[in-house]
Amino acid sequence: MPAELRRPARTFTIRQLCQEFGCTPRALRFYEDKGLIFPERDGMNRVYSYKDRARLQLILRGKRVGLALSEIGEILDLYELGDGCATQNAISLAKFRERIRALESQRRDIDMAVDVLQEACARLESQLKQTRPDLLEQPVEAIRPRRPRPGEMRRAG
Amino acid sequence: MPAELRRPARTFTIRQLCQEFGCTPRALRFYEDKGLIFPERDGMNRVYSYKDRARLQLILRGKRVGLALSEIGEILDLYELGDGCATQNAISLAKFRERIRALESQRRDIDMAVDVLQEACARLESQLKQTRPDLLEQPVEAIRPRRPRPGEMRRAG
DNA sequence: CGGGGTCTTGACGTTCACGTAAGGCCTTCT
DNA sequence: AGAAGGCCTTACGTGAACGTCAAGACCCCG
Repeated sequence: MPAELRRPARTFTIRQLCQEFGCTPRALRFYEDKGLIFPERDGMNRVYSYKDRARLQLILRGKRVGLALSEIGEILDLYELGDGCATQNAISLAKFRERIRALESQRRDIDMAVDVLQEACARLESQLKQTRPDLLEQPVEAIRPRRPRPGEMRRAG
Repeated sequence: MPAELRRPARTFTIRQLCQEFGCTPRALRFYEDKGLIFPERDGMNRVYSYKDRARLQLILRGKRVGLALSEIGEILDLYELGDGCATQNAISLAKFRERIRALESQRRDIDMAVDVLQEACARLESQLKQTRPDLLEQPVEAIRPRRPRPGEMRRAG
């Protein structure tokens, strides 16, 4: 059975995808500009398929782990074309392996960062418990704006 | 007499730190501008201590896991001051907890990204096996030049 | 004493990933 | 009919994190 029949042939508007994934229309159009995604058109309007949705998911996931859009594009291209020029593929393969190593090292960095942050949290907690236990479980906005650090640009808000 | 022998043994020049961590002088000065690091001065020249070096290490590690310099600054401040204003600490605590959750989710993203890449590698491999098996186990530099030598640090980013 | 190398401080330029109008088209609600 | 709302394109703006000169200062060497 063809893949497109196994699923309802559902489509999405740009808003729908944005709401689902928490991004903006501008971002989706930007990804399209960059060739990462290419929805159909109904007249002028973009119409996104499940395939587009899957690509978007990969884009956002890639972004979250620090891949540049151009790198994400390379990965997505692979699933689209599959068989380009062999040298090109060999280069991609080498790049991807490098990427895997980088990601694994990044995971170690994350573990260390979490450790640092958890120790920091422990310090802060024990300190606040002694000085201002009332502030302990407050959400961020309920407390106050922060001080500017030297050299930081001013912002409204 | 070379400059590094005239100085006390436990300090670093800007070059030394840059070489060790694979970053540029401009970056270190930038971090100083932003208040993340504050080396001593020997006349005009910056002199970095072990403490500065440790801070730099945390900065780069934080960058690699996607923290903004401003956020890294907050973490570093905590270890510098320890007990500043209680409100400030409460804000930090809330932010840090948020960050921990984000990092843990990021780790899941990394795992998925690695999976994707590994599947991509498998595809590429099987394809190359049929077309150009000679390119299969080639390291990067055999395909395109310029590889970091073993022991040489790569630049973050 | 000049040359070369390394450091410094500005200040402007760049890349990435969008944000933010401005203005137009099309459909739908009132 | 007219207003509202969603989508479109074009184009300029923005913030982060530096890069890239420019123009000096300092030091050592021959």
